[in-house]
Amino acid sequence: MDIFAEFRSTILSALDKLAAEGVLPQGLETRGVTAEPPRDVSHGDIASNAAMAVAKAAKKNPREIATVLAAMLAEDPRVDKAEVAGPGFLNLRLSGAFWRARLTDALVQGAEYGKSALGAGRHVNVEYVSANPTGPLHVGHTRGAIFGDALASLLEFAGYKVTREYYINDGGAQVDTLARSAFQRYREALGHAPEMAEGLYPGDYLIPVGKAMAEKWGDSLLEKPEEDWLPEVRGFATDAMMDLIRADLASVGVVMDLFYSEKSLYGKGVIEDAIAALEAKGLIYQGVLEPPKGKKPEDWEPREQTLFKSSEFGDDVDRPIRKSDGSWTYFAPDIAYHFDKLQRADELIDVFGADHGGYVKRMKAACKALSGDDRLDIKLTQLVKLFENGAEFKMSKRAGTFVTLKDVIDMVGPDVTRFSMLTRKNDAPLDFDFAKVREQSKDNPVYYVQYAHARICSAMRRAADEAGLSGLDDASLAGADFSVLTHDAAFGLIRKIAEWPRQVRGAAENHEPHRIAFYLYDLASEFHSLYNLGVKTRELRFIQEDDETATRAMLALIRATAVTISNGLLILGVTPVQEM
RNA sequence: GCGCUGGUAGCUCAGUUGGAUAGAGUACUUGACUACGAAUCAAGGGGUCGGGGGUUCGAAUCCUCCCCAGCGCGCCA
Repeated sequence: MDIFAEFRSTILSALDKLAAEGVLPQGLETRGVTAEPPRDVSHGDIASNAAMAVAKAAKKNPREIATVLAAMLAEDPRVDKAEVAGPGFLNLRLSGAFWRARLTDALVQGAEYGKSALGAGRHVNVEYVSANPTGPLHVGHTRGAIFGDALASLLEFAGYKVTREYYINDGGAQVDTLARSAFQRYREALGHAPEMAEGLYPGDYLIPVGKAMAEKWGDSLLEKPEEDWLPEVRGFATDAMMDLIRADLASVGVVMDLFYSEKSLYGKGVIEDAIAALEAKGLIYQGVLEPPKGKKPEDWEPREQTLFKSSEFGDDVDRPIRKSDGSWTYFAPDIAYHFDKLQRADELIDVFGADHGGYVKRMKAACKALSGDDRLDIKLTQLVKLFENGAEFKMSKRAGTFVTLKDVIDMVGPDVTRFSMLTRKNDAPLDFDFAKVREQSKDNPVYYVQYAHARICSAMRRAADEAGLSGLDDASLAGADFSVLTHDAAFGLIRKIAEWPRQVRGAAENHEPHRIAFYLYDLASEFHSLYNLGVKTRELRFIQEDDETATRAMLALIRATAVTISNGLLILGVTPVQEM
């Protein structure tokens, strides 16, 4: 249970009661009322701004309202003390028994602990990676893949039904380029020198594709004109690239539910239907665009084309749907794709790289025009800068020497990569230093969190093996006598554990998985701190030879910690290791 | 020229949706393992929250104008 949400509703009903009694006016706006853990522990366990939030509308002194609220809340059996502080804060101190009972929540609910009804079974579609199928994934894609995947898991944990989706851009000119590049590797496999013309993809990863083509077709394609082999080679090479990409994704633990092909939209009237839906709303017209500013196009000519009134929905200018020769622009199939997704999900999330930032407004505009609401959220992941011992790692796509996802995973492994990339907001740039991230120590928060989990597992093993205790499963420990847990350090940890459901909710609502990573770090910190106090303070040891009651209470506390760490790490896709 | 995203301690970054004295890590200084894993802990100094103005009980957070950085802005995808 989310104790903060619970106390917020307790406070809200107290306000209602005051309104019913005529102390406060009816129908007060209470949306701004909060119940939060205060920054400073001396302010108690829960702080609320309720009195200040309603004071103005009620035309009363906030401290006066807070005093009345405090008197009401003081009657609540869960509350030890209710005070008014500062300009009108309501500070609650909860009873020790109430706090200790939170351990039961974690132990009984186990892997379910922290799940919420936020999603209420609503269907959310998370589209991420969606890299062009023209080569292996590089570091930039890695961040998007990990972010999107963690976000999807987070939303699942928060009660949504989630579809993880990848949009394959296999309908444009870049897959022709891929086919031509693969064809050169095919010639190479047959003993001819490849001719990598300007603009082709020179990377080595197409060499095996060329070989496979030679096995499949022999030399039969060599003398044919391009238009004869292009369609088949395009399909073959695209499939090969998607196999490569799937393998790359699997190596960081990313598994998609659905790969959606752009090509599949063509020729079936899907695009036409989507555009017709916009046309029915009067949002499609023939017109001429202004020339772009800033960059000076030399061959700019004003031409009439089919435009979508995206500027009516917050975009800067209207966007072309058809080229002047009548064919679709790239925007048209994207509209159709989102039109399709709108029918499949209650909420949509697109995860784009920062280089697609200019695309956000028009895509949101299209969705809003089609659905009439704002159910598309677009998250941009900023660039990843690679370092090795402080020196910048340069990658050049032109030379075909970019750092791939596989390179990164081979060097540092999936757990470290995932956690490191998730300890940053998606919209802040990320510095990724191989030397630092490989270091198995303090500089590396993932080990810090995993170490806490491993330490707990170790203590549990010792309790069973050396102390010879039995009945150490979570269900049995949930029935332990917690009343011996009175020390501040133990309470610090309990409070942190009790915060977990609230953290999940906040992270899920805002689509910010990084909050989970930071929370886990804090939780691990509370745990390590308690552990070290045990070195000097006997009653804080997890295993106390002469006192089974105290031992079982302490074990319950650290098991509740482990359950929470494990739940959090699994959302992030990081292994909760038992030993390290 | 316009748009998007950032600017918080020497460095890397959080900041609970407008709350109380702005926090971690790192680095630096010092201390803690003859019983629970030192990949750990404890203590210390370090700030014009890019700058100015505004909104209000209250601003790192909201509005506005500047400055700096990254990314983007064609019928390319």
